Amino acid sequence: MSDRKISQAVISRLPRYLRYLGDLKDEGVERISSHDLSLRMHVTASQIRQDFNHFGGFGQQGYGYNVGYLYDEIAKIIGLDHKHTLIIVGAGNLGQALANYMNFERRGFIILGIFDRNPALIGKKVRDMEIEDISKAPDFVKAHGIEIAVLTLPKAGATEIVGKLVDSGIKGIWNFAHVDLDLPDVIIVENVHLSESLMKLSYKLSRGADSEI
Amino acid sequence: MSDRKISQAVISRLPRYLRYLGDLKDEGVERISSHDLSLRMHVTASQIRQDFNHFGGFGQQGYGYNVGYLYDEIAKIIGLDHKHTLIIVGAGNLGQALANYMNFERRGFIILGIFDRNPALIGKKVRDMEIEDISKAPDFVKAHGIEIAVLTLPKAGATEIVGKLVDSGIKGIWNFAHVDLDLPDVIIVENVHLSESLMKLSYKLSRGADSEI
DNA sequence: TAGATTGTTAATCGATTAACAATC
DNA sequence: TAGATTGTTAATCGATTAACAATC
Repeated sequence: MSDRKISQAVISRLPRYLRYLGDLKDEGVERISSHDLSLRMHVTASQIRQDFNHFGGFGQQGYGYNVGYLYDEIAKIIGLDHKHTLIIVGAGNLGQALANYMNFERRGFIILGIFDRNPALIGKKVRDMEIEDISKAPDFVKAHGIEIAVLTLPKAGATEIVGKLVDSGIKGIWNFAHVDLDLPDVIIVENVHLSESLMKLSYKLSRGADSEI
Repeated sequence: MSDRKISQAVISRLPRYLRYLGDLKDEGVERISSHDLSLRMHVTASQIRQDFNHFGGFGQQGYGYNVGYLYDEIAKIIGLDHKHTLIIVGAGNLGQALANYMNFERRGFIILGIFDRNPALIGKKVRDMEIEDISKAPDFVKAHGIEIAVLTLPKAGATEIVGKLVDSGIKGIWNFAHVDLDLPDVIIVENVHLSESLMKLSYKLSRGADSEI
């Protein structure tokens, strides 16, 4: 156990642990050692034990880890033990696709609104919501205490709306726009730069294969 | 300059360099020093020079880097100097959204086909293509020498189709499915695990703010 | 030329791996 | 109990940062 700051590397591995533990649960596996998990996940047993111990001792000497218990603990650490409210800002292809993707809901990520600046889109139904004018997003955030804004719009204008959302009390931004948002430290930004991911693939294809996760 | 293996960390930064250099070009900036670039990008000048020097000396003492030249060189390194052919495997919300997203084309990523296993979708037009039966994908890859498969389907069955695509000569996989593909080293896999990205955001929201890129 | 800035080596920092005593 | 496996400290490895001679 330790109260030190958790590194990005550790945080990035948590969802992957959760996924493997979920698979183990589905298979009916009740307990697993760091060694056996390391074989499945292709990481070292040492790293697994170090990672878990950042958050406390979840295992038992001579036994290993209880799959169900560990799954629940990691889910809690990630924050999946409570609901999160979202709005989607930008109702283009990607925004609509995310709105229609049901699996986030299953994890407690509840989409409460979808907004766009294009008048042609406003009023259109996406799943059970009508696309609203983007100018209404800040008030919506304030009124409903929305936690997360999903940013799926072109980079032009992204900064402007984000500023207003921050003023309205948004806590986190899931950013699909091709900009680096420069925001106060208390606002959490998680970037998904799809084009950059595709370029990484292109690089590796052009040069020989390297490692990857 | 160095012929050592390039680390993942360096590769991940290349597209971001390209983006900033593109912005500089648009602003009409002709030359830039590692110091000035470091101020814009919020990285150290040392890291910038180290990164560039993995691929050769692009700068000049006392002058800095020529923006246009450096942009072109990095684009070449990433492999944007030639076209890449893609198919989309899985024509759900996300697959269709990616098919409709025009910007990949601008970068030389040409989508030539879109496939799904759902009979209800087959024949439907997405952009200028008709969704075809997924069973035709392997032959399509072989016939057209497709380089990249974009995997946008549920994890169940993903492994099976991927095996066939690999046998048909696919070179790289842009993987949006929630599985870790276990493939020969010569096949390049770039993962985009959206739900894991959202969980990272959730984690950071639950705990205090940390750093992020 | 003098000043600026690179390319590159050396120092530091942090993350991963190894090792092992503690203990179930 | 003996064997297994954790939690944790120490060693190693790799990536980042600092420093500076080379040179435009």
